[in-house]
Amino acid sequence: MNELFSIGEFSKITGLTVKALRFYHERELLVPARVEAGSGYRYYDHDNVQAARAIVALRELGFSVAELADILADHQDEADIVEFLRRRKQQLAEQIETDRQLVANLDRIIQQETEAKALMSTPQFEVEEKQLPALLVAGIRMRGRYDECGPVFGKLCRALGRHIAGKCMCLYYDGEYREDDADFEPCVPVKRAVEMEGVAVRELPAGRCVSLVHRGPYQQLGRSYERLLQYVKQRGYQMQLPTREVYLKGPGMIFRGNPKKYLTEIQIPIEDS
Amino acid sequence: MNELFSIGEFSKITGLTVKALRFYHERELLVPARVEAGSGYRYYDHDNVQAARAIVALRELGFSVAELADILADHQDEADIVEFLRRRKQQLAEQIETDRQLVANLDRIIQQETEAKALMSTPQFEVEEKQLPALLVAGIRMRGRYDECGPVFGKLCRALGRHIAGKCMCLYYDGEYREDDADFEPCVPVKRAVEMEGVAVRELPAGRCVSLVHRGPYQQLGRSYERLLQYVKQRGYQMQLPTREVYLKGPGMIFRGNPKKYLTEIQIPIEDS
DNA sequence: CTTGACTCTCCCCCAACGGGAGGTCGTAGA
DNA sequence: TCTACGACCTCCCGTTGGGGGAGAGTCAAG
Repeated sequence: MNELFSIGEFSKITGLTVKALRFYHERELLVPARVEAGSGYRYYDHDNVQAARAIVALRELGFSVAELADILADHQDEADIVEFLRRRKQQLAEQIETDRQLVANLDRIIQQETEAKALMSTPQFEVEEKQLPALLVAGIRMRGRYDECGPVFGKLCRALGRHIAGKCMCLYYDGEYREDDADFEPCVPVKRAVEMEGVAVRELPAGRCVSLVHRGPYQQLGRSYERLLQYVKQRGYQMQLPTREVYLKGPGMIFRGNPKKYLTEIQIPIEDS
Repeated sequence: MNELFSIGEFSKITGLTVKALRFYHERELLVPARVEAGSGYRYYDHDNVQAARAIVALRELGFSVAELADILADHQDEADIVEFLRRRKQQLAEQIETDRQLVANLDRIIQQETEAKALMSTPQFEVEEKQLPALLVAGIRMRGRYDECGPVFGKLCRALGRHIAGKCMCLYYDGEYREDDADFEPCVPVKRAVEMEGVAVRELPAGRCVSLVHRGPYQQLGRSYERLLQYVKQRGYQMQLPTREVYLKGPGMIFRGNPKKYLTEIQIPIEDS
């Protein structure tokens, strides 16, 4: 009835390591029933076994040792610790939410790179005509130099988070190239309308366009625009604004990457005929 | 073009603390462009800014500093690190899964205690007749002493995990009290059939029963059985096997609790008439 | 009495920094 | 000119929950 266990035996009974037991003793979380004066040997009894069971259970639920001390100090029934359990559940729920966000971000990057990889093997891109579906986007319209849109994408992505439903793109409202006072709108496709100050959500209309994928740094986009505009002119199409650039592969979330490998799809809407 | 930033300026630019920057330097993760020989002052350049952006992004994704060293050592494009990203995603998915399990466990305990608390305010329990719905349970039938069922519930709960759909219960196949060689089956309601060796899943039939909630330690269950059986006899009902005990509140997942507060519902099935 | 298994205390180690002590340097104000 | 202040440096200790190991003492069996 009154038998005592050495620390090794107790370790096997409870599944806790000897090191952990000594640690819990030091923290006064699980104090052996008897400590021999001369040798310092620890001896544990059946009450210790019960306490150890509680400790194991609570640790598996993710409570810290400090919290355990709080909890075990003056509670011996689960009814008394419901508040602790609720708080812990709340913590876990938050943890899960942030982890899910991270997974979503990782997924976006992985998918982006996978698609870009598939495109990279294309030897040379040609002008295409295609039908664009309607697209819900969140954007920030601005005036300035084209290269000012970089940080704006950062802001958009961070602000929209899990609502993002496609690749970053930019709308251009000038019919021509402008150095300093361009009128454009960095934006990103979203699943649903999102309220956010400074960010406008609306639907880009469906319609036909001519499209060309440009490979290389943004400074050389002019050449691809030239090819596209020539094509539009030859066919007698009527170009419409805003034109779009879709950044299939550009400076990423993580690295700036190699500009020679950037892929940008230029889309010039044309009148349906 | 070639401007350098002191560690304080660089800290503001990148959002990393001065302490963190010194730490990354020590780990050779982010080495300043120049370190003044005399004073040891660190000076950072634009390449350092790019590298810091990558570090911030990867740290936000939850990579450890050691992993960062690996990743940054020989990759400068997101396409190169897709494998790392995939592994990280896998880790996160596992983390989310275990956290969800914990939340489910917490939920079970909280709900259990909430229901028990409501019952605890009942002054005195009376014999009731009621209709039991059919119930899918997973159980382990065994022979031995009644108190051997305790650890079996532990096993069941751990094995079944998130499939559990109700409170622990025990079926008794003997028509009478047995000391040593009882035939009984600890079991637990489940949502769906689960394959597991040693565990049998089946449906308990619906039917009428007489029921009494017993308050107090299990040693005193006999008194409540007596009341119930007397009731059955008085009404001339025909008792059927197995009888059931539902552990509304007993030794919990965490604490053994106070046996005087245990609540156990005894259910004795009777023939439909 | 010896041997081997156990146990003790004490110290260092992990990650990713944060806090603070104590020293150096340059500048600005009294 | 003196002093205060701000920015920077290195070095050391703290955090969590123990793990690993050294060196010494203890227990039980042969």
